[in-house]
Amino acid sequence: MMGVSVGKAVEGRKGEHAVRIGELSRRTGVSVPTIKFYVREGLLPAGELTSPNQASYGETHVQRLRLIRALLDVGGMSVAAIRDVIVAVEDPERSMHKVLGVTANRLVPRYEREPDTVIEEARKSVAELVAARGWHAYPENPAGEALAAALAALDDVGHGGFVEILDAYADAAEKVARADMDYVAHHVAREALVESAVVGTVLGDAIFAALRRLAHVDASNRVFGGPADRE
Amino acid sequence: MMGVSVGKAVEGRKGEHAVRIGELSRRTGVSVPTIKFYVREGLLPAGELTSPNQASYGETHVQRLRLIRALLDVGGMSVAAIRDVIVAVEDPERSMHKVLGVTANRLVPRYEREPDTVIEEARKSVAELVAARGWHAYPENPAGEALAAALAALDDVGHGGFVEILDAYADAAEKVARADMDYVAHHVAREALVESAVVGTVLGDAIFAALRRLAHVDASNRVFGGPADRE
DNA sequence: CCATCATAGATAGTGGCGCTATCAGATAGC
DNA sequence: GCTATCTGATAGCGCCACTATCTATGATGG
Repeated sequence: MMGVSVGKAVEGRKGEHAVRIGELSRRTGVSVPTIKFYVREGLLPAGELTSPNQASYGETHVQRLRLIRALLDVGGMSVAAIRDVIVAVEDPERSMHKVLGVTANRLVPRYEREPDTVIEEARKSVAELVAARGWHAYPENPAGEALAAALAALDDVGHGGFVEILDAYADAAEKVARADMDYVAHHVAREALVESAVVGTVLGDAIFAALRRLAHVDASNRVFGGPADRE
Repeated sequence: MMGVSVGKAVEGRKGEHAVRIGELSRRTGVSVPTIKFYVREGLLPAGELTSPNQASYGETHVQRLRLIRALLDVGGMSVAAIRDVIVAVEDPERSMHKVLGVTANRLVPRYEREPDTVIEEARKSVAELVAARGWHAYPENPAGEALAAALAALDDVGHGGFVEILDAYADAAEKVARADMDYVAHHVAREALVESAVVGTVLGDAIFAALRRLAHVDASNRVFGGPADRE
């Protein structure tokens, strides 16, 4: 028998299923070496050592691994970006908008482009849009820069006229943002707020993109009359 | 002197500024080795040979390079995905929805997840949504699968309740899709239709994501009252 | 008590991707 | 003729997300 192991004691507290790394791997579908890799990279806290070569992992590890995989696979974030965001989320000094600032900074790809008239025009469009909407946001924040870069890229490719429908996009974005706030207000506990914001920001992009594709298929069918595409 | 070179003759036709690779590089900001790399990879047609070791590049090459950079940098597509899409676009048998099918297939990351109840539930939600909206789209197309995967990921992370606001997202997506069709109808020539659809699909995602972040900053300020984040 | 298995922690290696460097031989343009 | 540039080919690089291997230790079951 050998009596109750130290691991058991750990398992006891607050109903956590404390397990060893192999079981953690089985539960999450993440390989053992990969889990160790995440620990090394600072994405996942180390297991609680119960002896020099045994550690036990709890429910928080399972959740964290799911979070990591969601941000990696669905959100398309890099390991480095996820680390930065997680560090920010865990910072006790975290304020909502500080963490979201980090998230935005790490989520938005940084495009470098030597300043030219195209990007200047795009920035102006963004500033005008933000002003017209009365958005309390500085247009020169990373999202605004990303928007300007995307508009500039569209212009480069010969679709400068796109700005004309930007308002429709902004309407939709406002609507979604309101729904997001609504969801957060009703479903999210204060402590989980920041993490939810991160998850929602990242996965929300993926969800909207997918919905937009579905709506395109429908709209395209209506306009062009072809059968929906099965592949 | 030596008279008009062959290159000049090529330059003459239809007002194209036929140039050599160095100039093409200068105009697009893409390095010469990278241009050669794109040619090797099938993203860019080779220049027109004017002698065994001289080729001239025209306006189409400039445009194509801008397209490639836009899809790569802003759209976040891989070189392989861009190649597949370009091949599809150039296929004379291209039909609108076939090319968009390829685009969707290459744009949407493929998540593998062993079938479980979570993903099954998510698929059901997607099917219900599509049905409720009367969308003429098969829910099991890649976009629908991507949506289900994202919803399942949300569920994994403890946000299964998100489905409740999915309708708001769908409303917004419909709105955007309508605006897209409108833009295409008014601004895009028939020959450019397919390429525009690709560009719009990819860059539209980036634009909407950026707008959503801006709207979040605003909504978050209104709800949480903090100052906008400057970083 | 012993055989077997799992583990921690460390270091090195792998495969894919988007380029980048280098070279030989040929041509452009003065 | 002279130098800068070009084509086409091959090899290499740097980053990234893992993955493999190893040692020393402890867990576990009979």
